[in-house]
Amino acid sequence: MSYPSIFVLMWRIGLRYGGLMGVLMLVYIVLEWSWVAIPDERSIALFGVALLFTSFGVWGGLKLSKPRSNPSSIPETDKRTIIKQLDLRPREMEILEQMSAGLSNQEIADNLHLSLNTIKTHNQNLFVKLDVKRRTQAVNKARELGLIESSH
Amino acid sequence: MSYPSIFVLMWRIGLRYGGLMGVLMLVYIVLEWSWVAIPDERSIALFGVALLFTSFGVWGGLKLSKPRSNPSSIPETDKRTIIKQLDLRPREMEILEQMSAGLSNQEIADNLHLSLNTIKTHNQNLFVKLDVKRRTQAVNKARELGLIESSH
DNA sequence: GTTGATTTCATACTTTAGGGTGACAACCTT
DNA sequence: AAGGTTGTCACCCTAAAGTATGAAATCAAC
Repeated sequence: MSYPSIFVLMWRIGLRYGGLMGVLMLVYIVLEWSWVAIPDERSIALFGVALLFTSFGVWGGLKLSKPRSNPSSIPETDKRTIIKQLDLRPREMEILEQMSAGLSNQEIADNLHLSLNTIKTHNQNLFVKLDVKRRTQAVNKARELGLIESSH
Repeated sequence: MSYPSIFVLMWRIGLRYGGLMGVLMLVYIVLEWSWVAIPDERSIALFGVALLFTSFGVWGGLKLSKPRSNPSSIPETDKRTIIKQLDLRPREMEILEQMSAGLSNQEIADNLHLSLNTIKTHNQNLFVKLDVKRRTQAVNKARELGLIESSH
């Protein structure tokens, strides 16, 4: 009765947790095999299994949660979504990147072959769209939103 | 006697070959099921216990790993080493933190109950010690050196 | 109680950043 | 051709940031 549900479970979870499931099965089989040899002490075996699989689960949980905290990689899909949500233009993104790199307006203007006034105009629009007051806050916001790579 | 070897096996194999292992185990289970027709209640109970405590262990493991994944915790020893290397004073660190938060000089002065000129003086020393020209660059440098927490 | 390091503040000045407005042009769409 | 979008730039002005220099006040330590 419980076997088909395992099929469904595995199909739902996918191959990602297949390792967990596989090792689980392996341990189960070995346990069953060695357990049959000692048929009388049932409660002890159950307790042992519970303890074993709890610790195994903790290990697996820690293992699974580890790669989740990678710091620098920004999903492109999320980035594009936010850019569209905030209505950020390509030019504004260019300027935002250079601003985040610590460049002055004049330096940005020189790099992009634009006027200083043009940079200022884009900055104003950027500050409004990012809902900030200063360029330092704009850089922080851009980092939080994953619009630019965090150097560190 | 076979318990410790399984742990070593698990550790060695890792999750990489887990998918293969899972499929193999599935095949084994199916074979066993179709051969023996109905497994005894003992194995079902055992498997249930194993599954239950594994999931419990995973839950507990994730719960335990949660406070460990605070956003990019900076080792205190490294931080202090860099501070000493750059000869950064406590006051300068305070100002650097607030500067990194996107505050203006006036706001920093108000927060620390200091004069605006005092903040400017500290800024000058900070820029020299960090070898930067602007506050945006100072913030970037501080992030790279791990002197401040990365918001994102 | 003098020394040295740190912190604080001032004055004067230059540079950069930011706010507000208007305008022109290229481009795409209808 | 008319209208909307995007990008560019200018002018004027205020605010903030940054540079340079000097000088007290505080505090720890010798």
